[in-house]
Amino acid sequence: MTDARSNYHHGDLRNALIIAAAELIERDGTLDFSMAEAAANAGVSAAAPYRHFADKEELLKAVRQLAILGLGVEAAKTASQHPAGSIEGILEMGHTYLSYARKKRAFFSLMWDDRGDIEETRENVAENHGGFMVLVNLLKAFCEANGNPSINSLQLATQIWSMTHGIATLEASQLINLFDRSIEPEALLDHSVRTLLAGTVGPRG
Amino acid sequence: MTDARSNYHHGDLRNALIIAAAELIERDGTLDFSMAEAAANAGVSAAAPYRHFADKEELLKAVRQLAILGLGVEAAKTASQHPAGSIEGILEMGHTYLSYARKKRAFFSLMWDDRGDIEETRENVAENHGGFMVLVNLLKAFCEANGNPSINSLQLATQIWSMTHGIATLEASQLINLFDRSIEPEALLDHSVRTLLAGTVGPRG
DNA sequence: CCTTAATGTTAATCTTATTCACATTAAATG
DNA sequence: CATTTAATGTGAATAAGATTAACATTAAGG
Repeated sequence: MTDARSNYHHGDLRNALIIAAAELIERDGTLDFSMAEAAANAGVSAAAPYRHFADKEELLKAVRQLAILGLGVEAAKTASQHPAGSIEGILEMGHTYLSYARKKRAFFSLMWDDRGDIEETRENVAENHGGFMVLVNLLKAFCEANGNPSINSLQLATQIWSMTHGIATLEASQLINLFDRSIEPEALLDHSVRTLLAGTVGPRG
Repeated sequence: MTDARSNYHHGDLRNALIIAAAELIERDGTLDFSMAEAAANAGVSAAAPYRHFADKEELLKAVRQLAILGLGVEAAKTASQHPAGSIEGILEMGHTYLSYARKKRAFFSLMWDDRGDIEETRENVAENHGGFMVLVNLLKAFCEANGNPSINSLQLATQIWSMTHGIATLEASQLINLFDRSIEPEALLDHSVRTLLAGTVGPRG
């Protein structure tokens, strides 16, 4: 761990801080970690972070990036485990999303937190939200496999994402089964997605 | 405004603080108001709030309650403007939701913010989330009107709520039309809801 | 009246973010 | 290689804001 460099200059403080922040967020399940503690965990003084991030929000933004990427990776992994054109792959994407929201509670909420301005360029968008594109491709394949290749898969993906995201966030707020304790997120989502696909792409669902 | 009471005792500080906090939240579009400013706006010292709320989170909880009630009221108003059993009423409920999310940005996010523990009792739930029950009733009427009264309208309502909530929150995060700029939240929601109803309740949609 | 609980007040405390002036080092340059 | 310079750290303020403590005022009831 202690590399050849002197101790005064960290060498990769920016990333060390991102990781430290991520760990604190995971540990406490909150975004209220202190800059000082993150700095300490990265082995530097409390003022050091400001050489790399204008303020706490910027550090959070970097962690957010990480979280979004992380979800994208899981999504890609899930997609790769199912045959193209199958509905199972699509449904599993949703399960992966719900699972991520549960396992990385604080990360998940950070992702959608007041993203302030945010000027995402075209390229930026694609590489950041790779998970979305993975879904789009699954849907394209599904539509083609069902003889309906002309469907707007971006719109379809957005609809499915909304359903999934809605369930994930309502579950996080402990509201998904507020009135009906028997409701199970995954089953509910599957049902919604199947119905949407059946009604949009064709009777096969 | 200056009532008969002496000036030392406010008379209704608790509510005054809730309102002051709500105003600051609306004004700044953020939950980061200071207790001191809320207190000042209510005409008392910075320490006074602690006679009524254990901490800032408790004050926020009270404002959250207000916001949820507010949405419920709008939902009820919308529902009352449409004939029972019509799909229009159901669709309009969604529009009301999206509109509220836009007009009361900070309130809306506060509503789902880390609600911590939250121990909602049966009664509590019903009176708090009245908007949900309004939707359930609209759906019941719709199912009956379409000759399908045995459908689980709690589940159906949860599905529609999820779709709506998902779109509202993704829009708030500026993600709803990240890839396809032409997507319009209301239209997207209408389409999802219509498809779900058609596929669940019957061909009429 | 007199007591007491409730509700306010002012003056600390404490925690954190953030900035400032100075120190140290890596890198580039002659 | 010696020197200059920009980058990156440090410790010591500064400031904002939440929360608490000790004391003041008042409403209400016996």
